[in-house]
Amino acid sequence: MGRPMKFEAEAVVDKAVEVFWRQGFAATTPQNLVDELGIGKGSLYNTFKSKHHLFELSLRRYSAKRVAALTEGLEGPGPVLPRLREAMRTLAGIGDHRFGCLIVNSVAELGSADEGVAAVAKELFGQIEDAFRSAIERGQADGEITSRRPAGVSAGSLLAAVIGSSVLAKTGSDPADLNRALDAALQAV
Amino acid sequence: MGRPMKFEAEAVVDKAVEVFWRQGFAATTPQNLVDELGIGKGSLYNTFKSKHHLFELSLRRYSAKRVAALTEGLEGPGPVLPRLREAMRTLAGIGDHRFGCLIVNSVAELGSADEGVAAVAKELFGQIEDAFRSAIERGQADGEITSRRPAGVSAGSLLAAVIGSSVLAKTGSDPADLNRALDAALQAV
DNA sequence: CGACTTATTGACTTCAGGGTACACAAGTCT
DNA sequence: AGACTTGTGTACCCTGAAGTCAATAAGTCG
Repeated sequence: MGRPMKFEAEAVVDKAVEVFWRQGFAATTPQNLVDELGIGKGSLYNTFKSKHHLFELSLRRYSAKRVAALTEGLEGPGPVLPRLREAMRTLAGIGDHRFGCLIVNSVAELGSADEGVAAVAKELFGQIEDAFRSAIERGQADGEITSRRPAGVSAGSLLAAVIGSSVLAKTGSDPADLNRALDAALQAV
Repeated sequence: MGRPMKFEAEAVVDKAVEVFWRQGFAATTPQNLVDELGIGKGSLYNTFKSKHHLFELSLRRYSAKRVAALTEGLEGPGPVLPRLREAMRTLAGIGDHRFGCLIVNSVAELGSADEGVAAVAKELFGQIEDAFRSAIERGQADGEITSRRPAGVSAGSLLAAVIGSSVLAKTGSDPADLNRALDAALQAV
């Protein structure tokens, strides 16, 4: 009982993801959040405890969505290399908004000081790597991908390439160059 | 004429590099700088105009040092692949302090909002890529490296791998894994 | 309906970040 | 030496970030 909430917490977190993604953690003020989430400051702190806690929720939600989209994009029948290629481009966010990857940004901004952020980042990166690895293994089983290199090593290499490209995308690198770099990493698999 | 400065600006910027590297831009307060640089606030602002300006100076100084070390490490006679390998490990900062690369951190923290930071980052990345490319070209001329792939593409791919590894190093990834990922990128050249 | 519980609002508080001002120190020039 | 120029140190200022709180709204239960 008690008064019901006027908003859906999940939807608000989704909006918070946008804000943090665009501005980073430190540069986002409570007032920014109030304005963009459309809820009052009291509700904000009542529901989410602190700016930092909302930030962690945002990171987790972002991660969950990305992983879901990734695994969905990788599974399915047929050749796996085109799927990998497409997934990498999506993850690197090459054509997009130029905000890079929220997790990469966050780990770079706070990673060495904020244990929670580092943990979320490590988890997401691990999940991406796992998804890459199992896709590569399927490709190897089908004979589409050679087995000269262990799938785990290739997966780590692809992960690094994606993260690097995501950072480069923020500096305004030519998307065509980035795509070539990703393809180069993929060809080596 | 007038009173001479008590400190060397360059040495102070060197210390500022350390601080920003450790803490990032937003998390570094003027008081932090006063404490760690060993100069008063008046001198700080008199000499460096603003925190942001000192930050840019720090980025440029960091970049210059890194590029100098990189080109020095890559040139010289003999096989180029071991040099590239070593240079990549150094750039990624794998064993080190876990602060990653200052420029990567900065572009991730401020890149989409701060034009100056993005410019320094683009410049540094371009210089690293150039150094990689000319090293690869030398290797190709000597027959040490195949020419099946253009040197420019390989260089871009190595750059992305280095940046990605630098980010992963901040999350506490196993250095051995990162080295394997870098080697994988290098083998593809 | 009335008691009770929980959410919302937005004014208010606090405190630190980023910077300025000004008195003083340490030089140079003639 | 004295005027002048430029650094130094520090007390101070102001804005805005982060968060709290009391009054009020909106429900549920009996």
